[in-house]
Amino acid sequence: MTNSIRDVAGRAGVSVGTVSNVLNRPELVSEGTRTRVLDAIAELGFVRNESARQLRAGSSRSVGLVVLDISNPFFTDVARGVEEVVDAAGLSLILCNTDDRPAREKAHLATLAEQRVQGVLITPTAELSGDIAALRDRGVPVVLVDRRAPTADQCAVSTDDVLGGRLAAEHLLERGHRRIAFIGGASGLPQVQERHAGVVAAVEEARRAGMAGADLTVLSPAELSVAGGREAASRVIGIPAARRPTAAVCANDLMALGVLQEMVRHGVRVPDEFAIVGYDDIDFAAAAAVPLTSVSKPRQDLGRRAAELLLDESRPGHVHEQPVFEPVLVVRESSMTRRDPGAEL
Amino acid sequence: MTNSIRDVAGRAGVSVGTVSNVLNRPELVSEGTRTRVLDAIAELGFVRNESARQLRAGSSRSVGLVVLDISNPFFTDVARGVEEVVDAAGLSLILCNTDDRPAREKAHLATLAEQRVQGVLITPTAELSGDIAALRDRGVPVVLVDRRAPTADQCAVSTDDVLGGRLAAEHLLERGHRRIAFIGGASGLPQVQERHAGVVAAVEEARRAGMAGADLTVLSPAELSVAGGREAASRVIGIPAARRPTAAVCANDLMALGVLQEMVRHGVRVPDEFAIVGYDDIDFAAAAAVPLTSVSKPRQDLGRRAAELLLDESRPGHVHEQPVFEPVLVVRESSMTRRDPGAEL
DNA sequence: ACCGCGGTATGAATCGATTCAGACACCGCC
DNA sequence: GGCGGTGTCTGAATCGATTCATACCGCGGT
Repeated sequence: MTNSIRDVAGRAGVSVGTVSNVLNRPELVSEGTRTRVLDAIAELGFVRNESARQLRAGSSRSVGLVVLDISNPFFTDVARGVEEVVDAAGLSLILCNTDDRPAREKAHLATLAEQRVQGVLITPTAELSGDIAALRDRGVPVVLVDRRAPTADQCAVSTDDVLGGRLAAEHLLERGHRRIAFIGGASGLPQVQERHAGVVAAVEEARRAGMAGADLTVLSPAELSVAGGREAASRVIGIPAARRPTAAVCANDLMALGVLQEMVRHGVRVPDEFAIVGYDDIDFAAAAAVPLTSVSKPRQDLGRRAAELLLDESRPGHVHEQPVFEPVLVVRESSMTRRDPGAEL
Repeated sequence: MTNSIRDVAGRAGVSVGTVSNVLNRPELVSEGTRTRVLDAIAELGFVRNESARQLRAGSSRSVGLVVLDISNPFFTDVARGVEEVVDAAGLSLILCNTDDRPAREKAHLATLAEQRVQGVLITPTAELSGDIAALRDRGVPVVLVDRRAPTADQCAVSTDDVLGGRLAAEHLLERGHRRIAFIGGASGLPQVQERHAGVVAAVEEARRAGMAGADLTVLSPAELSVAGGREAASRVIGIPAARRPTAAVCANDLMALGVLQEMVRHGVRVPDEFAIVGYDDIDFAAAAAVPLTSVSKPRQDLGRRAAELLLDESRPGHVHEQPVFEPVLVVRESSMTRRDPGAEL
């Protein structure tokens, strides 16, 4: 059933070394023996045992990708970018999901270490654990994804989330909104904190520039999900009209969709009565029936670049890089308020 | 850097066998030596080499899940179900994406075979390749996911897609629609063909029962994606009003969302002027601003059940099962046409 | 004194692919 | 004839964890 290289050698009448050569450096083997060996392999249905290869070689042919939320299309898009590069390098990808739970992250990292992966791409959970440092100490290349590097001695691929938050808020201010909500506030994730900081900065600058009434409300739903968005929206609706925000910047598109859904459910017209800006620009943002204005980042490129850096880590003259991508605001209908929102409420 | 069990043994002053026992059957080792060994492990930062373990044990601690489209939330939901069961069994999951391309499927199956995975869960590409049969011949358990088994000698977890298609079509017929479109027609995927068959059956029965004008238009976009849905919708819009369908059953929710988006973009009101029923009931269906009526299937349960069957395959008295889940129509706004649709166009 | 026995610990053999020093054949050339 | 070179193939050593037959210790029973 499970044939070894030895069985193949026997059948082809050659030594095990020759079979190995046929598998790995066929140019060293003469045409005749090569076809004899390949025939034997086909006849026996031989499949190389990767564990044995790995044991000898010392490292595997795979890399790990650890994400926060496999249900968020942002991460599957990143994964596609990673996969493209990893595939091209002849490696395979082990995709792990943590749901932002440190215990799961720890378990996954332990497994990946046992598997002797060539490297790990990770969007860490809110609290940056020591496990990642431990991995790096063991000599396993690690590249942070969608997360700024705390120190310069490692690679990280991120986007300028402060800028992203700022772009979103400035857009809403320009369109006449004064009372703005930021939805997703209390998350421990630095990405969210930076988006928040960008929004705060934009609002404060507007105020300093003399814009009257510019004001920010921060809402912190339990989850950064569609359900979380709904929860936050219903809280917004509960605020007395005079103080109620007329627009929201959401920390991701999932929440933005939840907000949109809840607003529509309560008969609040989007964008006329309430404008929404999302973050990530997942495909579903454009596909929403009120297409969502969103802060766009090159999701696949992020994954690709991260994977490239990871592969480069094991090359001799590697220098650590921390590329930061620039987000772009994609304006769609959800923020195209047609009248002065201030006058309306 | 990379410590072996031998280094640990040296440091703790015991034999390699004892270290192995501490790792795998700690109850056989006396308290004193056990803590000595554990201390040595901690001090050296020892991490077990999984390849060596596997080589000796003959099989790995992981299973593969091969899906058609990682971007489709349906599959990530299935994956969550699988992961739950697989995690609980102390195994890890290798997630592979084929994009319905046989070549990629082949490559992934080859890798999984080389890794000696304990089993494979797979939603095969349209053309059922011989690679799966070859895997099973090698003794690797394989369970089909969201796909009926061609023969009774294997496990498969599916839903009754003929029923699903029928439920969707009957619902639209009951609400007064006569000219119905099925979007996603020419796919080679049996799932889609069955949904189609269900729709056809419902329409024909209606006609036989004397319902005048019941009629089906089949549209076959290039992809079963949001873009495919948009493409199909714009073709629907191009049909002269007198013959144009007033409602559509889509082969999955991604396409339904695309249809919805395109209709809204052209000023066609949903559901008043055009009703839409999706399939799969992904979370984004409910979150769409016009919440989508959809044929719901227990996505996580599907994954869970499939994983359970896979694990059971390697147990002695295993009998193959082909559970078929019943889909349920979840009615939301996208099909709640308020007036007689026939009168309108 | 000897036996038997449970509780512990040992270490050589094993899994299968890779690697590399060395064997062998054959060729051309001095 | 002898020598270096090239092309091809061999087979033992190796990677690290697991396993199992074996040995050892101490102790109660006879």
